[in-house]
Amino acid sequence: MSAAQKPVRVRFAPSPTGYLHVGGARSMLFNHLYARKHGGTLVLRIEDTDQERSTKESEVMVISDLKRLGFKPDESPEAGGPYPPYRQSERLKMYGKYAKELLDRDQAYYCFCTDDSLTQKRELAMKLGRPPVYDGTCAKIPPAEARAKIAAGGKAGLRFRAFSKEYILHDQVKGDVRFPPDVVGDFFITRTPKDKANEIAEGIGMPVYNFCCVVDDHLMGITHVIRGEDHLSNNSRQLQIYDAFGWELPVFAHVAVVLGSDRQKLSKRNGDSSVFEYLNNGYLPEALLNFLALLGWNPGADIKPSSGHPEIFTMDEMISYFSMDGLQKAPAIFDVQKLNWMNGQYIRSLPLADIAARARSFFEAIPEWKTALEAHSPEWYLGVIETIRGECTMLKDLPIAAKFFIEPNPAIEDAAKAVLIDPANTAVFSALTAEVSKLPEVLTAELVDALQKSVGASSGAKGKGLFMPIRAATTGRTHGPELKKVFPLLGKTALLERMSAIQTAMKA
RNA sequence: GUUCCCAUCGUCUAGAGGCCUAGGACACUCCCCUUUCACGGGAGUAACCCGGGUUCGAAUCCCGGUGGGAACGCCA
Repeated sequence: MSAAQKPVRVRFAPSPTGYLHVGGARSMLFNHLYARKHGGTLVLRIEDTDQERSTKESEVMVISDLKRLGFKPDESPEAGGPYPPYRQSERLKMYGKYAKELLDRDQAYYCFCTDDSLTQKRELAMKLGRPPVYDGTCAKIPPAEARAKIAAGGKAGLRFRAFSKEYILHDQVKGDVRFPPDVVGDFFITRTPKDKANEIAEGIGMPVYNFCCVVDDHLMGITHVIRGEDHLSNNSRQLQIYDAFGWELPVFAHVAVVLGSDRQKLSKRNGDSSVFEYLNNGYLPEALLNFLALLGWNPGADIKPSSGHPEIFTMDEMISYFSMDGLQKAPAIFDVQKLNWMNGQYIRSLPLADIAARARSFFEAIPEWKTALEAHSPEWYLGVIETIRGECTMLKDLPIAAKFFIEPNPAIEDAAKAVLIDPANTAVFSALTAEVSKLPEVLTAELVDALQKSVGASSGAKGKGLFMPIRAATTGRTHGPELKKVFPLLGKTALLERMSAIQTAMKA
């Protein structure tokens, strides 16, 4: 039975060397979609063999970000599973065993070259227009001699003796990719151990990505490897390791990478690409994932999402639509504008109570607001969110738009100032002050309508000439939600408070 | 530099030789809705990288060029 016919097992294998970035989230998403679509298993494996760069904090953060996005891997360091451990730093013995096997078969050999000499040789080769492959200096050292050096306390990394043959990768996205022979050369599979504590087996140092990745994917029974295109060239090395062990190949799918607006690989440099950052700014996981899915994947023409919009769909819909056929070959540029639009769509369409609950922490980030909100009823808070959600694209925008309802001293916009100092409006202002004082404390949309009518009647103003001055005098703005929605949320006292604050500010 | 990958509106994409006068989405412009703004509805501007083939016919197939991306690390 080939890998393609076995029950699906896919994995996402981040290295904990920083936050989870959107490219990683997208890889996780594609794996998740494929697993769920086929009733398969989603594995999370932490690739932390680089002890210099991997940190526990990063691992915690990456796992937390994945969780916040809503991913629930079936097997992971936390959840466990039938192929533990799920952290490469805890699997060193296994790598040691296979590395030793390659060494014993002379498929791998000790390389005593220094880092500096290697770098020099590589740079020289590039300068001369030659492919920067290892020159094989240590490949010629007789194994017995090498072992004697190691036994005498010498330190060396292990290099894989590359096969001189062409490899063809049958990639689900890219099609058949040919790797000509001898372009990679002998590559390291384990590092030079600094000391005894650094050895995973007698005289063998910490393993390197291309090696443990293959060992793990094999041992963990991974059937489909869905990952970024940046791993495509590496695949020639990995193919050789599969070959050396005679292991069955999983199905590969190399998805095109995500690029920043500068057409460069999305990184910390070009914009906030961290999932953490996006989430903290109030992008919704649903929107982020929906957007990321469409970046390099097309669901096909025959879909009819429940949203009614051709590009907005639920996770369940995404799963049912997903197919590797729709995966794109060319890199895609991350377009924040579209993300913003999509996030706005979700803010408007998700249940009000849900959005309100998720927005709460953004309000409470301001200490005075936390107490202010506690003074109001839950219904009131819901009402505020309802009237303002339409104009917001991120959760972060909600408190900004709600500021007027919470703080008694509204900021006065320049356009509103012009309305407020216009002598033509004085009749409206005095009528407004008189009429508002007659109002009961609890306001309704009907009362606000009546208020506007009577202000119109006694001032003689109508249309925009009536409406704008009222808005400016009460909110300090020339735009915003309907006043008949705004006033009831404020109540008479708060309304008067704002009116007098605006008056005082204008006199000053 | 070397190897690999890729190429349709500004951006994400549909398109598997005639269904293409190239479709959709975001953005942009205009109109409608609205006594404001936003939301919503409608319309519009906008693309097959270039050059050769193959073919009755090419966005689609082939070759070359150009452009972009990735990898080339004792990182992953």
